[in-house]
Amino acid sequence: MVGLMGWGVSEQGWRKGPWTPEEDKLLTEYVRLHGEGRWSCVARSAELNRSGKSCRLRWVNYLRPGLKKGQITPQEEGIIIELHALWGNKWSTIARYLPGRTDNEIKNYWRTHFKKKAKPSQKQEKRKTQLQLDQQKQEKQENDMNMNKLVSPHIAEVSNEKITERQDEQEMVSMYPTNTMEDQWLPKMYQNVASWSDTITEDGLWGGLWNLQDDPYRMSQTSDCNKIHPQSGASTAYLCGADTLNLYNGGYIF
DNA sequence: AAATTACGCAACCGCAAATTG
DNA sequence: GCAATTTGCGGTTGCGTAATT
Repeated sequence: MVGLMGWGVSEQGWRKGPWTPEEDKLLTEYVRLHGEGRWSCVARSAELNRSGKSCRLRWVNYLRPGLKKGQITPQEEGIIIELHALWGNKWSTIARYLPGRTDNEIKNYWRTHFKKKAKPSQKQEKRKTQLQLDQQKQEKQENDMNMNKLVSPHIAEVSNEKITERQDEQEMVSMYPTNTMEDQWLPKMYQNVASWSDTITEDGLWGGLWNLQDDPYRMSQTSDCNKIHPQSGASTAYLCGADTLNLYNGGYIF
């Protein structure tokens, strides 16, 4: 995507900037053999000359199996809207409900699509308004067809009308509970699905469904250096098995 | 066709929490 | 119990590309 111009090397001597295919290969191979976690160890051992932080980020956001590469679907958008309304900028928490999507991706999506932008010129505004009207028409149709059956009326309302007029994010965040209540305050859409609440546990979110023990990559971890880090195990849940994918259709359980 | 603007995304930074020795 | 280290998260930035003027 980008050359190395303007990036270079950190003070600690770690390489910075865009990853090369060779580096990706090295990291992928290392994780395949030793599993995730212990990123500082990865950085030292894999001859990558990248900081552990950088390795983790690259793996989580780009190389990890099971990541969805395509556009955010209307269904996923609905989930993002609803969950953001509940939890604010808790991107990693929101990402747990969108299999294959990363917090970074969701964060970027929100920023580019929903966050209040600086006031454009009148000319631009006029043009944008027209575009938005067309888009909203189309989205409304799609939403009516695809979502209203599954999602609470609340979501449809938000996605069609409220987003562009949304107040400052901080304001919105303060309207909703965060942290302590986040796992209990599940979106209405989840409540609409029979027995969803039964699958949600206090610390595991969907309990067995998200059980990392089922993850083939984590299962394959053997090296001492790469023993599972309790922290990452608890907070970074994702799916990559075919079985789990069967349960989803754009982020919804059927 | 060239210049400008807007958008999308990858990657970095700083901080806080968790873990380790 | 404490300091050092590691990890994860949220915010921000830099850059390529598409769209518009």
